[in-house]
Amino acid sequence: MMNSNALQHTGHAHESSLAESAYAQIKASMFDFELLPGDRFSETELATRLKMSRTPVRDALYRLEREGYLQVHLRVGWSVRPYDFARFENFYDLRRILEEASVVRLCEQDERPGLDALRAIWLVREEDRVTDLRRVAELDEAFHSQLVVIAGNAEVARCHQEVTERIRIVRRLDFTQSHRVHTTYEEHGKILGAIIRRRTDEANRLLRSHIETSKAEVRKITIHRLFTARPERAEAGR
Amino acid sequence: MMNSNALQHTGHAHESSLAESAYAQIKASMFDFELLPGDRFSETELATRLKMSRTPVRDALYRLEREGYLQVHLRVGWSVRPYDFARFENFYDLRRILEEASVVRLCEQDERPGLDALRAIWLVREEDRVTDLRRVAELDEAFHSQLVVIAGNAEVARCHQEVTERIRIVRRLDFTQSHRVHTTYEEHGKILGAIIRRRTDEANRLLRSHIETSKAEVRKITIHRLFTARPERAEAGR
DNA sequence: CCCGAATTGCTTGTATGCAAGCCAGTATAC
DNA sequence: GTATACTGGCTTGCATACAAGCAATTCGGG
Repeated sequence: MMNSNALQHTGHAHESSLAESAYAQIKASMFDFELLPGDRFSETELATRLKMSRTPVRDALYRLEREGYLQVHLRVGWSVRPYDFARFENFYDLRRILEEASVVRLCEQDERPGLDALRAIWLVREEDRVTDLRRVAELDEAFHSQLVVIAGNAEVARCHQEVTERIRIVRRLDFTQSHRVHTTYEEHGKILGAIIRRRTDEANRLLRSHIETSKAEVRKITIHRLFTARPERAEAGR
Repeated sequence: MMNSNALQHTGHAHESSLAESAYAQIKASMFDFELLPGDRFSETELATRLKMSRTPVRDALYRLEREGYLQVHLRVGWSVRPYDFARFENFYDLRRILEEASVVRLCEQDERPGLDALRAIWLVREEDRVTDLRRVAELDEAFHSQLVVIAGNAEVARCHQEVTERIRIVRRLDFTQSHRVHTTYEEHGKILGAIIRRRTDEANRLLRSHIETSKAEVRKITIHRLFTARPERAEAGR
């Protein structure tokens, strides 16, 4: 008898559950701007669309609510939480705090095997750089995540990961312009170099500036993008 | 027909829900050492004990699982996650990172009205100090939380709050010895003074030392306390 | 006596039924 | 024409029924 779900168990029970699938699909809908801030919907409606019962849908919805994406109103319905730019700025600051602390720890450590992988990606000849926008966006996220991970505090890494997920929706917009690719390579390279030479303050100065740039860039683009995305709502949404 | 639940609605839907109640009760069971690390139980079992159906119990369990308190094994059952001291140390470090960043921000700010309330508690004459152990433990937690809150980044505060909740179970053990009360007053007073005088580095040095002390203290006590608590398991556990 | 395989009980994951309450739309009174 | 009271549909929160699978136990063979 074939298992219709090809996902593998990795120790955690949820990996192949319907609830997990619902969570991923709803989140993807938001990231694809099919679900826009302010959109309202019901559990039954979503369950029908996702071809499952209300139970796993509810699990996913509550999870997304606790993560700050959605709102539930008792006996009224669900809605996508409005974008709050002050909140995104807070997330960017939190991310910076965690990454700066990780840089400090990295500069203090003796053995830093994790740095090699990053060096192999970001400190390469200019002709060996990745140019695909989407791929660079992924690498950018991975760079910052890895910095925290190899610093060695799993709880800091988990917290950072949550923040990363949370701002991913606006962060991707930072890589719609190709000049950002070059900038990213330059800045990541410098940060990495400073860490390797254990220049804590220099690395953190560069990191802070790098994140501030992203923050400012995203703020500009997001406002524009949201206003252009809103009209699509009628045809894409529901 | 009387509603057995006298809680009031405060806008959020969950405040008086059975799921919320289940969450609080299960968490309290762990904090009261009725549920010890390694203990196994089933959803039905808990639902019976809490006098509700499996649905709200499941909501609470999943929430606790995502917060790191519990583990679920597919079609096997639930268990309390074992205490992992490395993890607690990671939490303490994360807490320190967030609080240090908050101190930096506080020292940079012009207007800091939030400091007055803290000053009124911690910078008082020695004869006006609170002596009740339990109350001081609460004040201690509030001191650190408030430091982060008044720094102004709500997301940092939320993250800090989660960490605080997470280590509360071992942190309370820090206040079983009365000499810790005096130390706490002294150290909080000094930290607060340095913040008021905008001595960023000094404040952070003191803060770091303060948290490291707690960490070391708790580590010692926790190990001892856990070994003495375990025998109670037979009578308290079921 | 020991070892292996089938089975049965118990577990979680999912589906569905039911109740309380909000809200829009309608009808009615003025 | 306007304002108000009501009603019915739709919503979530909770309870319960069902399905799939793991694990311990028991039974049978050697």
